[in-house]
Amino acid sequence: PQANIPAKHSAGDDDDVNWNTDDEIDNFQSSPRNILHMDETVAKFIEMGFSMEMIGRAIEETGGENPEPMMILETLFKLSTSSEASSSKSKVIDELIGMGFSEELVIKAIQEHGEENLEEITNALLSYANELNSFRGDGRLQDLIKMGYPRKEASIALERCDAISVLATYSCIFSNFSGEIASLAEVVDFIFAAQMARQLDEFWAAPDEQERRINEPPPRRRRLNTDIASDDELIRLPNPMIGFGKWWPAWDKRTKLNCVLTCIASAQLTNKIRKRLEKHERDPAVQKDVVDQCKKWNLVWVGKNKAAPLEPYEMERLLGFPNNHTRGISRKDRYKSLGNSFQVDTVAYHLSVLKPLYPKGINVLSLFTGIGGGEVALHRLQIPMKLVVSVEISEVNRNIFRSFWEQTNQRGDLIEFRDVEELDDHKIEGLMDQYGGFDLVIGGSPCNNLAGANRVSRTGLEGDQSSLFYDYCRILEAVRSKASRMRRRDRYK
DNA sequence: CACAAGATGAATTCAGCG
DNA sequence: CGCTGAATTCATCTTGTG
Repeated sequence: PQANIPAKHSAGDDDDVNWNTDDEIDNFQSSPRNILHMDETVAKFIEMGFSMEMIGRAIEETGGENPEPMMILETLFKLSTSSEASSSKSKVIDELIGMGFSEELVIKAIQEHGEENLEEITNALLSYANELNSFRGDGRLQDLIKMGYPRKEASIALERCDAISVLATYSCIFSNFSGEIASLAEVVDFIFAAQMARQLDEFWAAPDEQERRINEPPPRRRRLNTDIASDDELIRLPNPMIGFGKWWPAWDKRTKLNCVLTCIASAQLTNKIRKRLEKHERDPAVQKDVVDQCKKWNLVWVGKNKAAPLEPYEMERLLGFPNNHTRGISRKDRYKSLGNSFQVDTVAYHLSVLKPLYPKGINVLSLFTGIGGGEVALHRLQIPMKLVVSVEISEVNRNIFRSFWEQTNQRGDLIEFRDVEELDDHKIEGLMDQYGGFDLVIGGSPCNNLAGANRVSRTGLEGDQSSLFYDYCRILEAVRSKASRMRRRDRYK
């Protein structure tokens, strides 16, 4: 075993995280089962029409490590009737007016679509905006400014939308490849999304900031235009994306990219395509052939007749990693590691439920860590990682993850294992005794023998690598069983 | 040795349709 | 339901090159 076990966190540090054992046990009692339970509760509240922001505040104000749903609901009602918090509906209307739609237009939209259907009202407003103006070409910036957007915000949005706006989900990238100038509706959408992100960001801000926000009048909104390029920015815009030039052939009708794979097309293919297009650009057969190649290899147009594969840094952005997260290893390895990784934003979305539940941080058991997608997501959510036990067989990936850990000045402990098979029940129980248990077990087991592109050994779950799925199950079961024994022990103590 | 390039299909999914 | 056809796929191995 090459486990690298650093010294345990020293007790004397003057940080705001309390490391004493009682606390760890308290945290642990909010076990994964309770998280699931809480998740459902939150979902129910959202169904009832409360905003995430409001629910977060209610959970916080109700207090206690694991408040009863009814108590939270009571706080929610209290909050929603208080004079400070207007109803979510009028809040949205205010927001729409704040976005620059005239009051007249908003009222018109409400009359036409009824008060209830906020989504349709928003859509209607966007189409009004389109009808009222041609909004194409150079006038768009002025139009946006007239609508009330700060100049900088508007020009960033225009720039981003004219490139390609991309929403990435787990390994699949859906993108808007219109290749034309973005319509005003798209740009407004973009700004709206950025504003939503900003609100979410405020909601997920550090606990002390949240407290300040509740007790004091709301601070001035932070502007989008600061620190755009900084690596760890709190306010994250949708990724500035691929598609650098404006050249996009009309016969390439793609509206999305395929799955990010571990191999990419050769530079030779780009040259071949260029040469073919220079000669036979109008030949439908050639066009079809080229589009097929583009689909197969996820090629994007980066210049006239030039279709090229994604660069490693572009994949990093698509997958939600910090810039140059995989720097320092060969191009080939970067593609391989990135092609096998989580989509960070998606993982962060799911893990965000942990944020209000574990203000003091969590202990993570990370299996098949890879380049650390789960940890990057937790870091982005500003959920402190008191402990990460990481299992990753690839040395290249372990190095990448370790540099992330060091570069982000993590204060928790990192314990590395190489192979899941090393991690037997005895080791798991020892770690859980030492650290008070795990709050999160996360990992994606190998897909090699399941992957469609594997022609050689697609042997299913029983395959050499993919069978490690069963080790995941074994470890999860060991953690659960130990956790329930620890709970019993604590109860009778 | 690293690595770029090229060769290597089939299982699975899904929309559309009767 | 089942059928059909099209689209898609967290990849592996050999060979040539430097």
